[in-house]
Amino acid sequence: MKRGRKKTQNPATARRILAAAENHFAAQGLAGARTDEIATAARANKAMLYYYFGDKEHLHRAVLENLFRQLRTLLDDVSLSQGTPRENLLRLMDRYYDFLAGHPNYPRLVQREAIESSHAFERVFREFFQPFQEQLRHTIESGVKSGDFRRVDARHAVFSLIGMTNFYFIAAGRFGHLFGEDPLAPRALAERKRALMDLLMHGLLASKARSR
Amino acid sequence: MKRGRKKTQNPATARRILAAAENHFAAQGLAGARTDEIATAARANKAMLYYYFGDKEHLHRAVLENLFRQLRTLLDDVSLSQGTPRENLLRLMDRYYDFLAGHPNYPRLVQREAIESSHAFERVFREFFQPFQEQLRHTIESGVKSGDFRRVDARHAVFSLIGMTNFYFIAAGRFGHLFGEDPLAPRALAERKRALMDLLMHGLLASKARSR
DNA sequence: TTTAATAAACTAACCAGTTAGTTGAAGAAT
DNA sequence: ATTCTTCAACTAACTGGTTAGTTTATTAAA
Repeated sequence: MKRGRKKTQNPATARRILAAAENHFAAQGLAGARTDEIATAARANKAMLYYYFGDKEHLHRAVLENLFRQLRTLLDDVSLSQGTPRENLLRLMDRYYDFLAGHPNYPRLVQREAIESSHAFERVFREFFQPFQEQLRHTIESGVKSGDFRRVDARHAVFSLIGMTNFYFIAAGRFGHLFGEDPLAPRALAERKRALMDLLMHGLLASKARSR
Repeated sequence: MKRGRKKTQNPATARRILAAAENHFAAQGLAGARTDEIATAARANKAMLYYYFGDKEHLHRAVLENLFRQLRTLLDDVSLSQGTPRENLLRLMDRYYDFLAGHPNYPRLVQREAIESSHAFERVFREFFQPFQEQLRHTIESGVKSGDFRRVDARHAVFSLIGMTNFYFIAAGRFGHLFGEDPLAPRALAERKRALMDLLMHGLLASKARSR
């Protein structure tokens, strides 16, 4: 039995609770998830949930912030100061897609918040989501300026590409059978990424650049 | 025999409840919505909700079926037996987009169900969503065969285009400010449609057809 | 002693669903 | 025509199960 003081700032129990909460909030939402079930799934006592996270809402926020922080770390070291817009956009999208593939709960949680548009997460969104959205927009804008991309409205393009990327992971549970295999299996994920990038790049690239 | 008052076939109260429920379920989800609030918003007694719809879950189902039925009616009379794949796809997407613009609750409700992937709505999805998805797939497949479209995987293309179309309406509440005006105002809606079709068609059309 | 944890019982609020009763209009009987 | 009957539509108040959050008692390690 591993009990007693660990002197850790992030004890195993808290991490187990966070992981279980992520699954339950992604599947059922803040209102639909049951604290008892989260505790059971985390093999922890329900009281521990309140000990570490205060209340249900704070636990939910912690789940989102934890995922946002990971995504931010991945995207922050994508340098956009060199490389062509095309390369930079591909690099950003590649990182983002791989993050979604590794954290399929993320788009479910974020899309839920977007649908709800509750005020509770405005700060979190501003802090984490907007930077990404702006990275994408600036990359596309510079591509339009350089002539690599067609004259598209970068804001709309950003919404389109995030929407099409997220949707596969959101719908995976329900429409997986249409693809004849587990849509989160490596083969299927690679195929999806290829199809996504293909559509996106043909949609964006200017004619002269397209044939490369 | 038949005495007393005749049963009204679509009482105003039931319609008010359905409309209020649509808003509340879209905003808060099945678990998050409160029957008391729905009743109040519908200016009806809570018992009427149970009188007309049985229970919360049946009300929720009625909301979804009501929207699905409307969408189906719109899409069923889109003839795909004539016209080019390009024209047919544009026609389908045009109808779908206009439906979303007129019923912004629809993508919120459907995306919620997709995220949850609960078994409760499998039948409804099979009956209503799959036909649409197949209309799109067949149109794209015939476009690939005829050489109008590039050699894309039609299944993936369908997911991409539904995802990018829905996302704008889902995110409208939260990210509207990025577009500088109400994202559901006519001008903004028209601009979004244009941007969407532009990206989609450039992503799909074969080079020779693109310049038209 | 303090910290991390478990287990189980508790409570207060919340909220889906019920109930018992009312209203009013459309027939039917007188 | 007037009175009686029936029933859909409606209401206010209630009930009871559920669930977020707490407490108490206990164990074990640092």
